[in-house]
Amino acid sequence: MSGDNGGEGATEATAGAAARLQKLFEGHRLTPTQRRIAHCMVRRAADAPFLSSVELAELAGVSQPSVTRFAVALGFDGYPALRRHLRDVAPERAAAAPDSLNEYQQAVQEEIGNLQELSAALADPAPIEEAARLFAASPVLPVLGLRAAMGQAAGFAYFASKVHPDVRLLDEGGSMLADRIDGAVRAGASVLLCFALPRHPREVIEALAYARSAGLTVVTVADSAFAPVARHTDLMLPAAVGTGLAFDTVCAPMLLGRVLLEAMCDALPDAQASLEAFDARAAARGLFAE
Amino acid sequence: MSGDNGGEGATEATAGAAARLQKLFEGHRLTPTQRRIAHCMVRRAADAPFLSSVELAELAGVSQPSVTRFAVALGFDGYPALRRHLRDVAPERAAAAPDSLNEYQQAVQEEIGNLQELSAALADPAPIEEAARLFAASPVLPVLGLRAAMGQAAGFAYFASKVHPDVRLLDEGGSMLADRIDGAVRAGASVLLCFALPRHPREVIEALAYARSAGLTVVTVADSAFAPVARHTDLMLPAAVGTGLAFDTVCAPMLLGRVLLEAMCDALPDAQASLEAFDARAAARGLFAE
DNA sequence: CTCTCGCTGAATGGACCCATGCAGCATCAA
DNA sequence: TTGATGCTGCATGGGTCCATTCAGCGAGAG
Repeated sequence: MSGDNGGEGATEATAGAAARLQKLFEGHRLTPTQRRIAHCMVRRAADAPFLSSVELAELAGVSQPSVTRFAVALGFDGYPALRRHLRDVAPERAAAAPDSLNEYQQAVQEEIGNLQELSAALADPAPIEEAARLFAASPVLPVLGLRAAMGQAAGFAYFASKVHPDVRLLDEGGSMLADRIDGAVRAGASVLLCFALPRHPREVIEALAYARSAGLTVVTVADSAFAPVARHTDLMLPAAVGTGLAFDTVCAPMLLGRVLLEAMCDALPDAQASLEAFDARAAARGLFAE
Repeated sequence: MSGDNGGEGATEATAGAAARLQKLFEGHRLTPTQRRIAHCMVRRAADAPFLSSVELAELAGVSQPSVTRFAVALGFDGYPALRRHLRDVAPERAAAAPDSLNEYQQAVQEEIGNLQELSAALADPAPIEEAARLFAASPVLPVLGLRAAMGQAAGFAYFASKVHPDVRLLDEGGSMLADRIDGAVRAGASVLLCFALPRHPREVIEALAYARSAGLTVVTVADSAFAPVARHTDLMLPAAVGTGLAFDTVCAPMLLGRVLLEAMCDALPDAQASLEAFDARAAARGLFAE
C-alpha cells in the first residue's frame, strides 16, 4: 500500500519530469539526431538525470559527441551541466492532491482506473486468444462499428488489414449494412468483430442479430458485459469507457482492440512476413517520413 | 505554490529514502569513519544517489577510499554498485514485479504511464483552450487523419459534429485531399486539426504544408513534439503512443482529442443546446437502445 | 614498554567520461 | 554537374572517478 502510493507518486513525478523536459526543448531548433536524443530522454525521463553521455547515446542510437552537442545546443555549458540541471529540477515530487487536479486531469485519472481494470482482466488471456483464433481462422473478417464506435473499428481494421487477408470495415448503418454482412458470409466469413460503445444504436443490435442468424460467430468489445448487445454476442470482451467529459473516452476499448490484434498476429502464421513485406514496399515507395 | 507542494513532496520522499538508508545500514558493524559517512548520507538522502565517491567523501569529511570501503562493507561490489542501488530504490518503482505481468498487461501499464504524462501536461490547460478557441471561431473545422490516425480523426469528427456546425473529416490522401482543404478554406475555415501518429505518412506533411500555405492555422495532436509534422504546425499538442504491441496504442492521443472536444464545447455558446436537441431528436427516433 | 592489530589517508594506476578536431556524407543552390 | 553548407560519426586527448596498495597512527594486550 505504501508501495502503491510511492509507485504512483513516482510515475506522477516521472510524468512531470517529461513535461518539464518538453518545455526545455521548446524554442530550440534541433537537428534530427538531436530530436532522437530529446525523444529518448522524454521516454526515459526517470533515468535521464543518472545517465552518462555514452549511456544516453547508446539508448538513443546516436554517437556520444552528438549528446554533447545536444547539451550545448540547449544552452548548457556541456553535458554535465545539462544533467546537473535535471538533477536540480527532478526532486519536484508532485504532491498531486486530488483536489488540485483540473477537470481534464480527473478524466485522465478515471481512464487510468479503467486501464488498471483492463490490466486485471487481461491476467487471463484465454478469451482474447479464443477471439484471435476465430479471427485468424476466418478468411474474411468483418469489423462492425457505428457512430461513436466507428473510429475504433476503423483503427482496428486499418492495422488488421496489414496481417489479415480480407478485413471489411462496416462503419455505415442503413439497409446496406445487412447487404455487406451477407457479402462477408458469402465470401467465407465465420466470425464478426463488433465494437459497441455508448450510446448503443439500435442498428448495431439489429445488425448483430442478423449476423448471428446468418451463421456468424459474434465477438463484441463493449463498455460493459451487460450492454444491450450482449444478448447477440457469443464472446463478450468488456472494456470500460470514461464518462468524465462531455463525450465518452475509450482508452480501454481501443487498447483491447490492439491486444486482439497482437493475439491475432500470433495466431496468423504469415503475420510477421506480411508486416515485413509491407515495410519493404512502404520504404520503396517513400510512404513514410524518416 | 508549486514550490510548497514540491517541497513537501520532496521532504516526504527524503524521509522515505532516509528510512530506507537506515534499514540498509542496520546489521552491519561500521567503523567510526563509516558511521560518519552513513550519517552524512542520511542527512543528504535526496542528493545521495547523485554524489560521486569524492563528493560524498568531502561532505562527510573523510577520504575517498573510505567511501569505497564503506560500500564494500555494506555488501556491494563497490561504490558504483551502492549508488546504483540507491537509484533503483529511490523512486520505489511501481514496477510491481513486471515478470508477473503478461505481455498484454505490460502494454497496458505502458499506456498508464503515457496517461500520467498526459495528466501532467494538462496541468497547464492553456494550449488546449487556445486550440479550442481556434476551433470554435472557425465556421468550418477540417479534421485530418490518414492511415493509422484515421480512427482518431473519425472519432473526433463524429463527436465534434454534434456541437460544431461544419466538421469535415479528411481521412483520405491523394490528390483529392488538397481539393478538400481548398474547399474548407473557401467555406471559411481558419484552422485545421491534424492527428499525426506513427508511422508518419509523407502525405500528411505535405498536406499540412499546403494547408498553411492556404492560410490555415494548423493544430496538431502528435505522438511527440518532435514528430516530422512539427515543422508545419502552429500549435503542437503532444501525446505519447504505446509501442509495446505490434501496433501502436493511442490512448493518450484519443483522450487528448476528447479533452479538446470538451474545451471546444466550453468555447461554443450553443454547444449544450445542440447536444440537448440531438438527444431529443434521437429519443424521438428511437435511435439508441435503452 | 613494546608488539600487534585494525583503521585511516596519501598515492597510484586503470577505466571511464566528456569535449574537440577531422573526415565522410547528404542536401541544396547555382 | 559542382560547390558550399551543415550534420554526423570516428578518433583522440585531457580530465575525473574509483579500486588498490602502502605507510602512518592509535588502541589494547602482554
